[in-house]
Amino acid sequence: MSFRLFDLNDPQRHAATTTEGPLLILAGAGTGKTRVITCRIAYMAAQKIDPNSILAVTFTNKAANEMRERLAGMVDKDVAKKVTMSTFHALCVRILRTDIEKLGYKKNFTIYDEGDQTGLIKKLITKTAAIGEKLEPNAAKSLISKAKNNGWSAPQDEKTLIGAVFARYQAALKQLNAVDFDDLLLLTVKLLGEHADVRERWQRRYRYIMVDEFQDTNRLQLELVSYLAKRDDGMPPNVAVVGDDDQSIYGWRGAEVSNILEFEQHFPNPTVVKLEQNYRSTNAILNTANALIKNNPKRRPKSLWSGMGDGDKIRLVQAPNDREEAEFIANEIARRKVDETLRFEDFAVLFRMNSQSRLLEEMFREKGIPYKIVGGKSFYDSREVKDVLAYFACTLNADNDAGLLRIINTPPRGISEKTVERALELSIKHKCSLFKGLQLPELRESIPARASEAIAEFVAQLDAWETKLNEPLVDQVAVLRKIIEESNYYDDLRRSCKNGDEALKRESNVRDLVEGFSRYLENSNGGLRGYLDAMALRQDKEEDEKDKEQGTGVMLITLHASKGLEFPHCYLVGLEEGILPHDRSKVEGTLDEERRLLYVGITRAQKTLTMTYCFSRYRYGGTIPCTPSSFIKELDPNLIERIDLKKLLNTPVEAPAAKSRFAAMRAAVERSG
DNA sequence: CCCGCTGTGATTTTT
DNA sequence: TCACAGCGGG
Repeated sequence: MSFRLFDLNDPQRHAATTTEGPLLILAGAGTGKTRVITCRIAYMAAQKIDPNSILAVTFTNKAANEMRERLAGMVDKDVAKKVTMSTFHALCVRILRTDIEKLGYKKNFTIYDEGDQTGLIKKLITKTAAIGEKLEPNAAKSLISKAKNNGWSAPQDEKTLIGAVFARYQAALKQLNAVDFDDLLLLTVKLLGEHADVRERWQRRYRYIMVDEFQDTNRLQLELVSYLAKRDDGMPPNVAVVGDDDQSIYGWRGAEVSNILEFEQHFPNPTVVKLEQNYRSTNAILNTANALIKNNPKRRPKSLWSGMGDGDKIRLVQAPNDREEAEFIANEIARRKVDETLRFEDFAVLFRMNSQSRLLEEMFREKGIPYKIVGGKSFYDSREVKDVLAYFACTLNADNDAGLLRIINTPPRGISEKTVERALELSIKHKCSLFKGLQLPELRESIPARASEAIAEFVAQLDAWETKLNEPLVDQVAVLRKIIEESNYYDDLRRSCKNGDEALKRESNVRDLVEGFSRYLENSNGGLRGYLDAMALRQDKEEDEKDKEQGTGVMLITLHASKGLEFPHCYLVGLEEGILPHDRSKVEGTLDEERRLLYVGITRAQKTLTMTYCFSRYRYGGTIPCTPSSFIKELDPNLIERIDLKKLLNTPVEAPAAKSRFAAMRAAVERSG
C-alpha cells in the first residue's frame, strides 16, 4: 500500500476503513476530511473493490480536482483514473446526455446559464403580466429555482403571476431544448424515477458512493444519491457522506441541513464517525468557535480541539467607524508583516457583504499593500467569452434562442431589434425556435427587404459553419477560428472597447477560449459539445490553475467564499448587529445560519484571529450608528482580549507595557480558571 | 448607436 | 452614496 493508513487518527481510520453500509462522517472544520475521503478510496482499491464502481460527488470543480490530485498521489494511475470524481451537475449532464430523450428533450440540449435564465424570464414576465402587475425577474428566478430544488417541475398554482411565469418558463426551455442548472438535477431525478431501465443501469454502475459537503445538499441531490445508492439485493446502500452541519451556510440556496441532521431517516442504521481533532487552529480559536456554535439549538454536538496549543487570545477590536476599522487593519498588516516576518499572503480579511471590501481596498491601495479579491467577475462572465461561446453553441445547435439572441446582431449585421422581436413572436406562435422563426416566409412579409437579406445571409453563414464543423476529420479548432474571423468579431470587439488595453484583454480572452478548446480536445473526446458543457459547468482547468498561481497579497473575501480555506492570520470585520447577523436574517428567521457563518469565519484562522466592529458606518448614503453583534456575548470572555481603538490611539502604550499588561491578564485568567 | 439623465434599491452565489 | 438599469435625446 502506497498510502499510509496509520497516518490517520482513530476516528479518521475508522471512517476510512468502513466501506460497507451507510456511513456518516461528521467532519468539523479543519479535521482532515479530504484526507479521509481520499484514503478511504485508496483503502477500497487496496481491498480489491473495483475502482470503476466508486463515485465521489462534490459541489465544486475545485473540490473534485483537488480530490483527484490527492488520490493520484496515493494509488496507481490507472486505478485513480477509473474512479469517478464529479460535481453533482457534471454527473447529471453525463446521465442526461445519454438518456434525456426519454423525457422528450433532444440529446444536444443547451445548458442555460443564469444570464440566459434571467433573459428568458424577463421576457416571459412582460408577456404574461397583466397591466399593473409587477414581478422582479431576479425574484422570479430565485423563486423558480427554489421550487425546482424542492422537486417541483411545475407550479402549484398557475393562476398567480409567478406560477404562470414558472409554467411558461419550463415550457419555453423544453421548446428551446435547453435546461438550466436546476433542471440538470430535476430532470435527472425525474429520469431515474420514471425509467427503471435507466435507474438500474446507473445503480449497477456505482456500488460505492461518497458525497462531500453533505450539509449543502438540497432535496433533489439527496434524492439523486438515494436512487444511485439503492441496491437490488436489498442490502443497505454503500453511501458515505461527509459534512458538517455547523458549516451549513447555503440554506438560502436551497440546501437542507436536515439532510445531514436526519441522515438516519434517509439511510437507516449508519455508522457515525465524528472527526473533532482539528489540524488547523489553536485552541483559543477553536474554543471560541465551540462556544459560539453551542448556541445553535439544532445540531449534532461536536467540539473541536487541537494539539497545537492555546495560542494567542482572540482580539476583539472596537473602532469608532468603518474608516478607522479599515485603517487599523491596513496599518496592522503592514506592521505585522515586518515585525513578525510574515508575507501578505498570510493575512485574510473576511466580511459578510462584498460592499464592505471597498473601504479596505481603498486603504490597502493607499498604503501600498497588495491584495487579492476573491469572487467578483470571472472570465466566464465577460461579454466576449459569452459572445464567442454563443457563436460556437449556435453553430452546434442553432435552435438555442439565448445564444442566437446574443449573436444575432453582434457584430451589427442589420437585423434590428424590431425584426428580432417579430421573429420571436412568430417563433412562439409556431412553437419553433428563433432560428426557424427567422426562416419563416411569414416573417419576410412583415419586415423590410434589407432585413430579410441580412437574415438570409446570417442563416446561410450559420449553416455553412455547421456543415464545416461536421465534416469528418475536420480540424475543429480551425473551424472555430474561422467562425470568429468570418463574423468579424474582433473588429466589433475593438470598436466597442474604451481603450486599447481593454481591447487587448478581451481579445486575449477570446484567444484563450480557443486555446482552451484545443487543449480540451487533447485530453478528452467530448468534442465541442463536451467543451461547451465544461464551460457551462465552469470546469475550465486553465482558470483553476491561474487561480492557484496568483497568490500575491492579502486576501479579501466574503465569509461564504472563505469556506474550505484557511489563513494563518484572519481579520473578521463588521461584527455588528445588522451586518452579522444580517438584518434580513431576522425577518427570514435564519439567525442560526448567520451564527454558522461566523463559525465558518472563525475556524478559517490558523494562528491569530482579530474581530472588529464599529460604532458608526457608512451605509445607504449616510452614517448610521451601529451596535456590536449579539453574537459577541456568546463568545467566551476568557479567550478574548478587548481593544478599544479610540483609547489605544489616544494613549499609546509602549510595547513593554502592553506586554506586561497582557501577562497580567493572562495570570488573572489562569487564577480564575 | 451612444451618452447622460433619472429612479430605484441595497446579502451571501458551490453549478 | 453609489451602482446600474431603463429611457429618451442627439
